[in-house]
Amino acid sequence: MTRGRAEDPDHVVELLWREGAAEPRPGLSLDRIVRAGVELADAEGLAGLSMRKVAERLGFTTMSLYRHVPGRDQLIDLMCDEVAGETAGGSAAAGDGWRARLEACARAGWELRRRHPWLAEVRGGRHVPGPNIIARYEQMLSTVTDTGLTPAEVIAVVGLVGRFVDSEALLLVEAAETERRSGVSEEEWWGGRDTLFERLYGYPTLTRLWEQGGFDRPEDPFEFGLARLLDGIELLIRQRYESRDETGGCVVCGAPVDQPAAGRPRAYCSASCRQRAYRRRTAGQD
Amino acid sequence: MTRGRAEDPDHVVELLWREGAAEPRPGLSLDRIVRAGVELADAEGLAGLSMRKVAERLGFTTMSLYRHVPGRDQLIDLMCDEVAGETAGGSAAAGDGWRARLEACARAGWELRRRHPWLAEVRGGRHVPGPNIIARYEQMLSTVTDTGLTPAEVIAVVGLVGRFVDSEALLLVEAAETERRSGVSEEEWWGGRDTLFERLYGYPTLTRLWEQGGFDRPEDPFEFGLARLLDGIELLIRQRYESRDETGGCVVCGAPVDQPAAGRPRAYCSASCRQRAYRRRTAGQD
DNA sequence: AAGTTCTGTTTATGGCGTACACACGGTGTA
DNA sequence: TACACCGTGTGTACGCCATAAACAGAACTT
Repeated sequence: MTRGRAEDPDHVVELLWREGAAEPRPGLSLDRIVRAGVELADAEGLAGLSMRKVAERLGFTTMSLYRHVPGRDQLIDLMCDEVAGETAGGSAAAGDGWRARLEACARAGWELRRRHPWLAEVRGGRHVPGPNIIARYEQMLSTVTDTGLTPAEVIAVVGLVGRFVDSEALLLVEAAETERRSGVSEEEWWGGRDTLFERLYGYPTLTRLWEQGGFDRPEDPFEFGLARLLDGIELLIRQRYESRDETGGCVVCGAPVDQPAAGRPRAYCSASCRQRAYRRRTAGQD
Repeated sequence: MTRGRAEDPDHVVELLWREGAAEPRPGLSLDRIVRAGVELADAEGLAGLSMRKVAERLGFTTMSLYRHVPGRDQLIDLMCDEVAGETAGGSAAAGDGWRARLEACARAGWELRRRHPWLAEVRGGRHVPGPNIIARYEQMLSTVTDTGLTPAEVIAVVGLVGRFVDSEALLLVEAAETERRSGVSEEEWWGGRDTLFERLYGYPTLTRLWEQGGFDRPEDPFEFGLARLLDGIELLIRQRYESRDETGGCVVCGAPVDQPAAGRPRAYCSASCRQRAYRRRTAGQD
């Protein structure tokens, strides 16, 4: 079952889709390992996730894990997809506009990261996405496909919002993790940095903001950032909508149009795009 | 010189400000170690930065470093401040509006991270900021203090933009690092993931975007995100500006005003805020 | 019944940060 | 001048990590 070695991403694909899934038997299994990994990371963060500790938690030796999982990185991939399947995703109804739907997706991602903070800590490129992660991505993409944005813009919007959620979650995770390890709260620690604060005078803006209490009653970084981000995206969508008939490109996907439709008010690159525009208009979505 | 042990952040403060700086002598020195660390991280990423390798590069034993630096984490703090001093910061003139100035800061941060990709990889809370980092922060804050935003909003805006830059830089770093280590380019790797792509049919939005070439000609994530972010911030600033006379709070900092200035069109919480508003109007900045 | 495969264990390698005891040279004091 | 001290660099050692390789027993196949 583990013939493909750690080097082989195709093997991870098989594991993610649970191919060759044996019915539950006593002893180790992929699911048990993944679940133990999730529990451990929930409790101790991604840095605390070691093969030793996962094995210990299950009552087996370290190396026994390698019979079911190629390695630590792949275990993390599996854990990500595991927890991505926990809730369906957004909580916005289909009738809502793109903004409500995209915001719901962002909040769903935020919730997920509050349940499993280590998600935001996952680093490194080339993670093989599993079915649950793909489903979430698909859903997020679908929130903004009917907005007049080009395909590349749709992808960019979803990536931007996704990385924003990750970035803000990471902020909290790192604070919490440091607090857990050191036993000293964030405020206590900064409160003790007198020798540092001494040096901050002479920076006029910083001290003025400090004196005005800007650091005492901060904005919620997630709420604040999400609002700004959605506003920025809304502006783009409005621009695309207002200039929808003037551009030379396809009204739907922005791709160049072979024969610029002279006289005709709207230009499509393909029949499928024309169809989509029609459906969009008749569905009456924003 | 290293009496304060690794536990003591005040010691790091002293090191960051180079207190007790001996004149250059042969042998090891804090500066030499920090510079070697920067070179190493530039070449091999933050994961490749080990005390052993830094020492090796300098021709000393590993433990010799600990005579000058409390530990690896603190070395990283020192490295961050070192490179933060490389360029003054933004390249926008003082006469420009907030948007040009904030954008220049963001681009300066982006440039810095392109020169030193490991900056984006630095993780963990409670990093003691050094003089150069504080100077950059001060400058970034000053770009949006004269916009009518509340102090908390100013701080939130700067944090948001800062984390955005980090997040986008991290995206590139991780791709480049994986490519460097594996010897396989991003495109080649994804190109070989046939068994994964097979499973993507059935996700209609995803496949449509794929067929429309959205993944082939992607938006530049940094440029795209920066534009959206600044647009969103601009909207907030406009809102604050338009409602500047209606709110009960201070026009400048938003803090509550003791005696709501009845009849008077503008309310200030303090003389300094009134003064700032005056200067702002006469300076004619946006 | 014999062979093969699947599963878990044992042992070992090489990397990491860093605690601790030590060695050596220069400097200040008796 | 002698001696103690301190700043600086070294050598050894510990405990953690991922994982390669060889092995042992059970289960299933033929």
